[in-house]
Amino acid sequence: MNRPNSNARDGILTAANKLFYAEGIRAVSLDNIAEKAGVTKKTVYYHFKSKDDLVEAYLASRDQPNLALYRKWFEEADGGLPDKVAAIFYQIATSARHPKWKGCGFLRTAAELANMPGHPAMKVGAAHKKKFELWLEQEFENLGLDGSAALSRQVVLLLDGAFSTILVHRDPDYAETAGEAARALVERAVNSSTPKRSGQMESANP
Amino acid sequence: MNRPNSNARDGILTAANKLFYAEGIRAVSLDNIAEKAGVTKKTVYYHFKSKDDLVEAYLASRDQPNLALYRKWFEEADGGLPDKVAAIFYQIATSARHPKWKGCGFLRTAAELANMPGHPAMKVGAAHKKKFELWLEQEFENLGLDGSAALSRQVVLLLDGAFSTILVHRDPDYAETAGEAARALVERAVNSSTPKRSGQMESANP
DNA sequence: TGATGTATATTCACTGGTGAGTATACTTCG
DNA sequence: CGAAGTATACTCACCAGTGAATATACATCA
Repeated sequence: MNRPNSNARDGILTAANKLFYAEGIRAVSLDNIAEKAGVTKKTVYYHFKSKDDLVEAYLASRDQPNLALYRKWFEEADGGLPDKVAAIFYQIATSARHPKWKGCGFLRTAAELANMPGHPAMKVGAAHKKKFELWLEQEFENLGLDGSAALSRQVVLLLDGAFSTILVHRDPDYAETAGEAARALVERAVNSSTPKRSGQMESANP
Repeated sequence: MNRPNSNARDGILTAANKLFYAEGIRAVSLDNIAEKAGVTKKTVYYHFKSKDDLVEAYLASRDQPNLALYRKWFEEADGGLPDKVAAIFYQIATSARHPKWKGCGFLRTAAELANMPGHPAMKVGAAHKKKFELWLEQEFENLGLDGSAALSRQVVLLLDGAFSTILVHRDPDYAETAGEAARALVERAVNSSTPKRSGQMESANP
């Protein structure tokens, strides 16, 4: 119970992570978090100036780890670009089969705080999603694809769609369908991009 | 079933609709709803047995109207199948530009109640999304497309992705990107399908 | 060395307010 | 009358945030 050596702030953030993700923002009180962290509420308020502040810190703490995971899945996947993109979706399907999976914390927080567009956590969430989009765009760009930005956005849309749809139906298979859609869109972009080694007689564009 | 078709009940449901959609489920109290409806909380409890019951009624009341809207957008759109599908997305982009737009109520409710998978409102939400998916699948099927089910799911994923992503970035343009992705996927399915014989309304001329 | 000051970190007990839900009584109309 | 519908006024739990006090660590200086 008493852990004099533990860093209280980290403990609070860890507890907040688990509870906010598992139950939702407004469903969790700072009393809940304090209890789970083994501190009093006042200690929570010592380290975070308000609940909103803690919510922001919660999302911020997930930003880099989540992005790193996506990158890892992409980089470690076998095959060409379409396969690597599809791999992200297949990994999400796997994650979603775990009983504690409850969708994307960023998306769920955005949905819950939709009435507070200026909330600091909303900005963190938007920035996170944008980073993912730009990273993917850069990957496409590096391979010389045309329309990298639009393609990246399409993949992002499928990804967020997968998160949402899986949550609604509790059916991770949707991630695989989304992965196949993403694969098709990437393949299409690869095939229609500037010359690679095309055996087709593509006409120059008007 | 009972038919409590009183004025008060409708007023309460209307108020619940506005408030739940605008602010979120847990952010709105029955006191808020009662006040907005111009009745006392006890009257709310006379017509709805609990807050959960009212949340369920809120989503149920949006089921048919929303589906009708999607159908209308689809049916009234010019062009071939890909255009009709894309039209839904363009209409969503337009809706999303209204300042009071706050995403898809079904999705946001699912996100907020993700910790209560058995909640009656969750079932209503899942059923609603499934109806849309099956309607679209049937439209594809009617045109003799192969893989209608998978294609319908892909479009659904893009649609829910658009709702989510627009909400995160407050940028309705994502709906247009999603629409183009959907168009591409539908075109691909049309082109790869076994020759269909049904003369459809798609014009032969670009 | 030891006394004292100061910033960090934490607790207990509390406030003002709101939440879901209820007990009871009043009203209106068939 | 009596049932449907509404109102007043309540309970009890919880919640975000606070006040005052305390404990610990470490520095400064007499």
